[in-house]
Amino acid sequence: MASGRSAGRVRLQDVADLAGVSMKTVSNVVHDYEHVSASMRDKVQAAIDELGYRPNLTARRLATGKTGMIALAIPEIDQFYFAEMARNIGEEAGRHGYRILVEQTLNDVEAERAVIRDREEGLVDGVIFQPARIDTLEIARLRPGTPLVLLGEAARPVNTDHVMIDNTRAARDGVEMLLRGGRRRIAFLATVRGDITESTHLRLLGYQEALLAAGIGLDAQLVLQSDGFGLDDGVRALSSAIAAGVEFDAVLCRDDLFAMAALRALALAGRRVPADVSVLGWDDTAVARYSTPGLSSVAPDKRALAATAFALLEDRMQGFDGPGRHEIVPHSIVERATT
Amino acid sequence: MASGRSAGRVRLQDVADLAGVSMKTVSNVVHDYEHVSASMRDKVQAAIDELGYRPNLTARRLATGKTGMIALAIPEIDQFYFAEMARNIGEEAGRHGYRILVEQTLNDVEAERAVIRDREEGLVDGVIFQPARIDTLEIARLRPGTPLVLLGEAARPVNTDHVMIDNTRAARDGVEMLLRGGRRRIAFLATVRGDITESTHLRLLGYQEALLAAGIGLDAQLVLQSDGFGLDDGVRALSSAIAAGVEFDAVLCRDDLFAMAALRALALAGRRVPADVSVLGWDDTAVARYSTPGLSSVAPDKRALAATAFALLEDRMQGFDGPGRHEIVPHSIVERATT
DNA sequence: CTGAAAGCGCTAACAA
DNA sequence: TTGTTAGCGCTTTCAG
Repeated sequence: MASGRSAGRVRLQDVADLAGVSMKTVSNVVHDYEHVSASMRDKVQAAIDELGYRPNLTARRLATGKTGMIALAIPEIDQFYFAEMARNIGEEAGRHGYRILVEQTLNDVEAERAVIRDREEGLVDGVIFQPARIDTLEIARLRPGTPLVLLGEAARPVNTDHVMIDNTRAARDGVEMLLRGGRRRIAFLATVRGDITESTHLRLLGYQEALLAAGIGLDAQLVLQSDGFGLDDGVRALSSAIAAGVEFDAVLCRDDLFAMAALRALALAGRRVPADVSVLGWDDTAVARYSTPGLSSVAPDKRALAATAFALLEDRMQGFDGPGRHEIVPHSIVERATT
Repeated sequence: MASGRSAGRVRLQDVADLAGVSMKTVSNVVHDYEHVSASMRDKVQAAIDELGYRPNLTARRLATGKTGMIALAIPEIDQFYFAEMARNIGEEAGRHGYRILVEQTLNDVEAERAVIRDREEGLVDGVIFQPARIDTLEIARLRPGTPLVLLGEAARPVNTDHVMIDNTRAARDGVEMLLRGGRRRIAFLATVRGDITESTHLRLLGYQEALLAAGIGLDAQLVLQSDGFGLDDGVRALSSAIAAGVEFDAVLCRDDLFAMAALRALALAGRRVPADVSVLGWDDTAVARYSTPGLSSVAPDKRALAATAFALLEDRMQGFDGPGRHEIVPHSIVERATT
């Protein structure tokens, strides 16, 4: 194994030379093309092995015009929900022969614009994007040159494919479950100052609809507002409501993180869960399964989300050029120990 | 905006034609080359804008031989620790002008081999890889053609760069902290059947060293074994120890997930944390911060891990060809409410 | 069944 | 300061 030549620099032509055949023939065996005589195949394979030849994927991409890769642009990969979506989408893509390039926008407006504009040009065949800072109108204006599908709510109908759950309906389902459990004073934790996404509003709407439908008046005191997205922000929001004497026997949370915050605030205040207060999270991430008590949570069907997003994207990548489609995937409520 | 031409298919040559200049000139303005007359620059920029030209990154890569991308190969992106490492490495890489391609091996031997062999050939300039199923000897044998650095322990010195924390020392530190807190019967949760990685053994070693150094005899009953890596496996391991009458006043866990399992098993058994039993997790992932009570955890310096791994890799990508280097990064113990 | 040669779109000498 | 042109390594007609 006297490897004098530097690894990775062996080209198709080198193999062809050594085997005494043309590039086309080598290419044929590399691709397992069937009409190649056994002897030819062996000879070429021997040359490939001897040289340790590995096709240069970049060159292949340029020649074929296909990258076999899709970008997944999300705010932060280390947030449970996004990490789980990344896994699901990665697996779904893998099943269809694609790989994913994870692009973190880190909640930066410019990073999000770049995703739409040109960041991935020629690098990927399509992009799946969950925006957090730019709205659908701007996305439409930027008109990416690459097939695109959006994850998450769309503030208004736009001419871009997107897939989401029915946030309003899911919130209503959650509140109804709480009501069935005998709860009457249900708090919503929380709207976040500076959150421009539509989901919270849709969830808040569902929360209100369910209450009204049950003949329970709305109490503005029960809609908590937080100063940020962090655990401490959530703890603070709920703790100060408690300190202010706001009465409640359940908390519907905007995400599992805030549900963890609720659990903490409740523990600090000496309230028992679920005896005194029920807690319902949102997203059904791993933390809901791992916490004690196990956290009940509104569960978007993440696999359906991934599969649908990929399917829409694949249509586009194969040339579909119709108007933007709008898909709703199922959700459910996973009951554990906090309700 | 009558876009007759299909988006994304505008080439450098098209811009050159429209502007009435050569490709080189267009290239110059695209790259902000300084010696370009203002008028020329304006003319070209106008053509670029009119056509909506965006460089094809794949072609650029082929021409330059640089991809500006590194692969991060990890078992599962939705495990807290890996998600956090992905974020850190992504940010570190970003600061140096690189992007990362996350490759999930999903604990599959073949997937891991592929990473080393040819999966990324020509796609990335380097690879950062945390193996879970193949050992360093095999990695050495496969001799990747792309610069590589390993994350995590190395069973024996091999000729590949790698970076890790001192697992034995960290375990010792953890146990010593528990001892200082007055604990004497410290359980280790847990070794996992079928786990081939070295870390658990190193940690177990540190655990034993600390006990011995404190003049406390080892009790084999306190070293628990689990049937798998999941939460339930951990709960079961600890619960059956409790059921078997094993006495302990602290639990050192192999990771935060098992610490969450410990919290659950302890709650089921009616043991209070930390009054009756202290729990110390490992990895200091987000779940440690979010759980109630807040989980104390052994904290590898993930940023240092990311920065060091990247630095080693960058050396290699720039041609360094010396023997494998072995870097140890700091760890600490974050005390929260469970100790 | 195998070979020759023209690209894929961009970069970077080298010229002018 | 700007233009010409030969690659980068692979795919893919089109011949033979």
